Parts: sequence; C-alpha cells; structure tokens
Amino acid sequence: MPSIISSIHYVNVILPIPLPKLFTYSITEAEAEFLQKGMRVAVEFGKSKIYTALVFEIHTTAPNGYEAKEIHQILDEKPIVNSKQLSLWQWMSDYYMCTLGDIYRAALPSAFLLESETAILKNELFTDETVLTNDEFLVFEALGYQSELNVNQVIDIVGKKTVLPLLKSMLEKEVILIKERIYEQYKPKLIKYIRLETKYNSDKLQDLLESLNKAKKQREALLAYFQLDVSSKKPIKVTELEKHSGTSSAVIKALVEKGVFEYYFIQTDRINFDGAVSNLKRLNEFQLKALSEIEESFQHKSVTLLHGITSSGKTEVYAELIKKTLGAGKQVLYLLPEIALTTQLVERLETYFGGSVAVFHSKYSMNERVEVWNNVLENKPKAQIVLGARSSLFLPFSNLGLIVVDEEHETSYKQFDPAPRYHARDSAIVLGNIHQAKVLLGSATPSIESYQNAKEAKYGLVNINRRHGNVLLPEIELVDIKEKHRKKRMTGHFSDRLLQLIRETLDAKEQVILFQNRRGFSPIVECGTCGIAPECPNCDVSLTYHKFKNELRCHYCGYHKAMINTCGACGSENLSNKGFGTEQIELELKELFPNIAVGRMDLDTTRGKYGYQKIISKFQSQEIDVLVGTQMLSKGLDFSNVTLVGVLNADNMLNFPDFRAHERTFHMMVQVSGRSGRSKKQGRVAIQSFNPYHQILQQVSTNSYEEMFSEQLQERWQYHYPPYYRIIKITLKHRDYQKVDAGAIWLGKSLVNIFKENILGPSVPSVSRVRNEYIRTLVLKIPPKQSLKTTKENITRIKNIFQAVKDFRPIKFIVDVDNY
DNA sequence: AGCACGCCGACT
DNA sequence: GTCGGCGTGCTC
Repeated sequence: MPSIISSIHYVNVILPIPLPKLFTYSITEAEAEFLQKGMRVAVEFGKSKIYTALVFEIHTTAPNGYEAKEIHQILDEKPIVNSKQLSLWQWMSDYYMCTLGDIYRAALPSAFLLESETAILKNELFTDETVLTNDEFLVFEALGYQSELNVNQVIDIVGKKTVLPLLKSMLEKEVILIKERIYEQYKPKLIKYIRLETKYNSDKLQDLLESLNKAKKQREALLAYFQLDVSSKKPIKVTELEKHSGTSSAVIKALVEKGVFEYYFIQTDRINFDGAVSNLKRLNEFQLKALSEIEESFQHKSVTLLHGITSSGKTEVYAELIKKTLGAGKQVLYLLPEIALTTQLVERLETYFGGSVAVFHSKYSMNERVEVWNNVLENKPKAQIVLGARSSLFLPFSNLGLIVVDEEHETSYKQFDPAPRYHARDSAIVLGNIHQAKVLLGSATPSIESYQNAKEAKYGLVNINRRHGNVLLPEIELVDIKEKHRKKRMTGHFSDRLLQLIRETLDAKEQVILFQNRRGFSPIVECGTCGIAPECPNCDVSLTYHKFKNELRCHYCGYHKAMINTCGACGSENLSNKGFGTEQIELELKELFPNIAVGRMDLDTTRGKYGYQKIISKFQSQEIDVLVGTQMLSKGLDFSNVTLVGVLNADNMLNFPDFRAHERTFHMMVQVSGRSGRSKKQGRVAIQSFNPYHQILQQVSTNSYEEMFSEQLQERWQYHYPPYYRIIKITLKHRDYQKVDAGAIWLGKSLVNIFKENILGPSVPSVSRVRNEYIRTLVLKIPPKQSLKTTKENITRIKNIFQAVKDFRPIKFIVDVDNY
C-alpha cells in the first residue's frame, strides 16, 4: 500500500543473489530509528519473491528514477553481522571480483536466510465446479483432503512443471486463495522436562499416592520423581525420569493427562563439551625457543610464518599462544584445511581448553552452525576459540586476538567452485588486520608464496628443526619402478623392495600406510578389442569404475550407471581395467597378504559425518595393519605405530599440468613421509617412481626445503608465475559449442588489446565439457608493477562490454582471482 | 539467480 | 487452434 506521507528514510540492502548492486527500500521513521547495519529484513523482490536482505546502509537520499518499495518486515532485534565482518566482505568482493550477495550467501549459515513458500488454500465460498478445467479440478479435489498445498505438491498433482498459469487462473476464478508464508529455518533444540502440577503441594501428596494405588506403574513413576527431586534439586528431564523409574514414556504421559505432572521445555545448545580438561604439555627447548621467537616477531610484524618440520610439535606452540591470547580476553580463530580429518586435533585442543572451543565446519548441521554463530556473536565463553575450516572466517568475531592458519600450504584453503572464490589464508590476513590481531601461519612445508613473503621480511619467520622427542626424520628411499619393470620385479603395482619393506614392518608388528594419489586416476574401463572407453554423456571424461558398487561413475557431474558387460561401441566382451586407484591397491594387497587387515580411506569410504573417524580409530587401535588411502592421509594425522609409508606412484602427481605441480608434489611427499615413525623409532618411506632422479623427488628424499624453494622460485620468475606475477583466470561456459568458442575468441582479442602478451588462451581445458557445458579458459598474468586495481577495473569493463553483446550474454563468465 | 513476458513448433 | 518450449530483460 502506498503511504500517504512519503517516507524519507531508506535502506540499502544486500540480497543473497549475485547482483552487483545494492537495492534500496523505503522504511518508516520508526523503522529507521530501530534498524542498524547488519540486521536482516525481509523484502519483496520482483513480483513474487521474498528475500532475506541484510541492511548495509541507512540514509535519507531518495533513489533516482524509481520508487523504492517498502520493506516487508524487520527480522532481528539486533545486528547479526558486525561492521568488522562487513569490512571483510567489502574487501573480499573487491579483491575476488564477486558480489556482496555471493559473500552474504556464503557467510551466513543458510538457516539465517528465510524460506518463503506459497501456500495454496481453498476458497470456501467457491461452489461452481463446472467452470473448472481437468487440472483445476484435480487441485480443487486435493484441497478437499488437505487444507493447504504448496507449489511442489501442485506440480505432483497435475504432473506438469509449469503450474503458475494454472494457479493464476484458479485465483481469478476465485477457487483458491494464495498466501505467502515466511518461516525461519532455525529451530532451537528443546529438552523436555517434567514437574509436579502446582496444585499438589506437600499435604495433598498422600491423597495423590493413594489415588494411584491401582496404577502400579504410575505410582512407581511418581515415587521415582520424588526421589530425583530430593536428591538432585535440579529440573528433571523426562528421559531421566523414565530411566530412573524404569517406566515408559506412556506411563508418564498418562500422569500428565491426569494432571499430576506437567511438561515444560528448556532451550539447550546442541554442542556441549563434556570431558576432562588437562594442562598444556610442557614445551621442549625447541618449542620454547620458537614460542619466544614468535612473540618477539609479533612485536613488529602482524603475520608470522612458523616453519616446523613434521612432528615437531607445532600444535603445542599454538596452544601456548592461544592460552595467552585468551588470557588477554581476546578471541582466537584456528583455521584448518579440512576439519573432518582432524578429530584428533579437536580432541587435543578440547583437553587443553575444554568448553571454550567451538568447532565450525561444513559437516555440521544447519542448526549447529547457527548456534556457533550466535555464541561467537555474543562473545560467549564457550566460543572463545573457534576451530574451523575456511568458512569459519565469516563468523561474527568482535575481538580477535590471534588467527592460526595451520597447514597454510594446503590448497583446500582456496574455494574454487561457487563464488566467492576466496583464499582463506589470504583473507585471514586481511581479517587479522581488521581486528588488529596477530596471524600465525604454520606448516612443515610452507607454500612458496608465504615463504617468499617471510624471506622478504613481510612476515616474520620462525623455524623448528627438531622432531618431538628427538625422533629422527624418516629415511626416504626412492624405488625406480622403470628398472623394476624391466627386471620383472614388479607384482602388480608393488616393487619387490616395497613388498619386502611391508613384510618387515608387519613382522615387527608395526603398521603401514600406503599412499595412492588421486582418485581421478582410478580405473577406467577400456575395451580390449576397439580401445574405446565409456564416457560420461555430460562431460568430456571417461567414466571410472567403482568396484564397491559395481558401477561406472563420473567424478565431475556425479553421473553413474551400472557396470557394463559388453563394449558399448563394438559389443565385445573383452573389457579391461586400466589405471589404478586405492580400490585396486587394496585388492592386490589382500591377495599378496591374505592374513592381514587392510583398510582403505578415500572419498568413497569416508562419506558421512563419522566416516573418517571410524577408519582412523580402527587404524589407531591397530585393528587395521595397512591403511591404503589418497591425499587425505597426509594431513595432520598422528599414528604412533606407523613405521613405513609407501608411495605407489609419485609420477602422476609430478606430471600434473599445473605450475605448482612440483611444489605440491614436494608438500605431499614430505607430509606423507611425516606420518612414518612419529613416536620412538625412526620411520621408513619408500617412494616408487618411474623417474627417481627427478629433482623434486631428490629434494624430498634429502628433505631439502630450501633447495626446492629457491629452485621453484627461479622457475616462477622465469615463467612469470606467482609470487612474482599474479594470475586471474577467466572461464567461459555454455551449452553451445559455437557460442563459447566465438565468445572466447572475442574476449581473447579484447584482453590482448589491453594486456598484450600477458594473456594466455583462450584455451580448451583438459576436461573441455562438464555437465553438458563447453568450457574455455583465459589466463591473465599480472606483472609485479602493474596495478591490481586498474587491472581489475579493466577486466570488469571488458566483462560489461562482453555481456552487452546479445550473442554472448548467455555465456557464463567466471572470474577467479589467484586461481591457485 | 529467479521469474515473468513473449514469440515460435507439435499436439489435441 | 492451444500447450509448452526457452530466449530476453528486469528486479529497488
């Protein structure tokens, strides 16, 4: 309804959709008084959608050229996003070239975004069924059984996708009424308690008990209740009473119905810590030295890199720093690559800091995430330390004192797929700046970029070169499988040397980890007659064979079908598996060592919230002798009885077409090697390779990080890569091959006009089609002195022109800044 | 990103 | 003739 006196107050809001602009709505004076930046409001957007928008600005400047709509409703009492977060959002959207809407969506737990749903109700005044079409009658009839329907139910009823015209016509005929229903998704967890109805004070109790003489069970329940009430003096949970009295919930329900008891509810947190707290471990001299060096470095540098070799006890050093930060009354954010892998670490920190640790990651349910968010927002004691994966960067911290980025070299800190395509380590440094907090990057194998920053004294640098308990670094042996093949000393994928080492280790009752990188290299099925391998109908890749479900699967789009028996092209039955994955290794191993327990850890065996944990604890308790796995094995796991690590094939990683393939191989090999011999005995590592003289493998075997670093740096300089040159990658996608191709050529030309030789492409990626969309990529290299700001402005300009061309508009245009 | 509007093919 | 396809443009 248009207001008579036009309001002079407005809000600019962020909508959870990738539109570059903010939108302006009008508010009343009272609303202007009440609203603050960071509160949510429900607004109508377009004709039928209601969105949860976030207040970004409150002002009195009337918009030009359109009438602002009124907001629908205010959803918060106080801001749920603070101004420090908004500063970070702003920086991210500028730096990573995405919209605030993208960030808003990624940052808030989805439960904070309301769902709106159209409810369809019957108009009771309608009687004349004869005017209805068939479909309309079906809906009308359904409303006879069910008082309301939603749009999806209508779709099911009529069996058509487009039901809106139908509903519209029914609305016109006044058959139905339509109501837009908005609801919050977050539901607090309530615990059911029980108490005696107030009318039963002590003098009536005797009567009450007598009245229950015939109901034995109910009497027992009541007596049990009195016992609990006297002994605990606390509210009594229904479940507690059931257990204590040995009765069922039906008995208690009957008492409630009789008016003896009544239920009541108390809201509770889903996440609670109950465990013992113990003191921090005493640091050894090297850890102490590192600690004081870090503190010294923090005096004049806000970021410090801790380079501590595997098993040097970095976590204990972090713990000391965390303790001091908490002591100063500030919050701590501890970032980890993939949290699910680190139950071990969570437990360790919980034993040090007990209930002040909150964990936040994607495997948490929506409701759990809202609770962590609220606890951080209110700066509650139970969320002083947040342990989380990259998205925990977005939590509403108000007073951060320290950010720890553990395993800072990990590539999973970079988000690739949906925007915002941000790097959590880099964003954490910005966040640290906003809070004037210290940032500690930690790794056994720092990334080239971070180490370079440390060398250039942008960051402080602290080293720990000694393993905890003075255990020696493992002895690393390179096995030349080219030669082993030639000499026929290979059994499947195992060299005689590796088998010998496995045997020795098992004989000594110690455990083995075997590492087979890349699930993508799992077996593909190939026809032995015509050489054709079945491919995904939507993507430009071969399907991989998954023995466990006996099906063929596409790793890009999830397409899957049952395993075939005959070749789809020539009908031959001569099908064979090519390539090898963890499954095959597991199988071979079981044949070679029939009496040992083999476990496998990869994406397939670790689905679900507790997937990892199960396998890890089995391995820890030594129910499993040999664990076969992918790269997820390399991260921060601590198994004391492992003394042999085998890498089955180092080459497929080394030969990966990426400028960081060598660096990554080094990280990976060193990290997996670090799993060997962590407690007392020196461990052993065997790396099988066709090319053992490759400089990277040599550097791994001699543990020469510095040498690897300077050599890689040299190459980066020579070939114009980071950290010297910055990279922005542009990806174009469309279902029409001709269209992307033409678009990519046009875009390439326009970019070359400005950026000259610093444009690579357009090129066709190795997987050129995913989910039925053809892909082209262009890479922009930004020389050291070129302004990032101007460069990005130019890209945005060209993007706008690109999208103004009618033919190109439907092409998806994805910009990825620092796509590594 | 949705979603409505609008213009063309294959079905009753 | 209509239903339903998806190209186009807009959303405060």
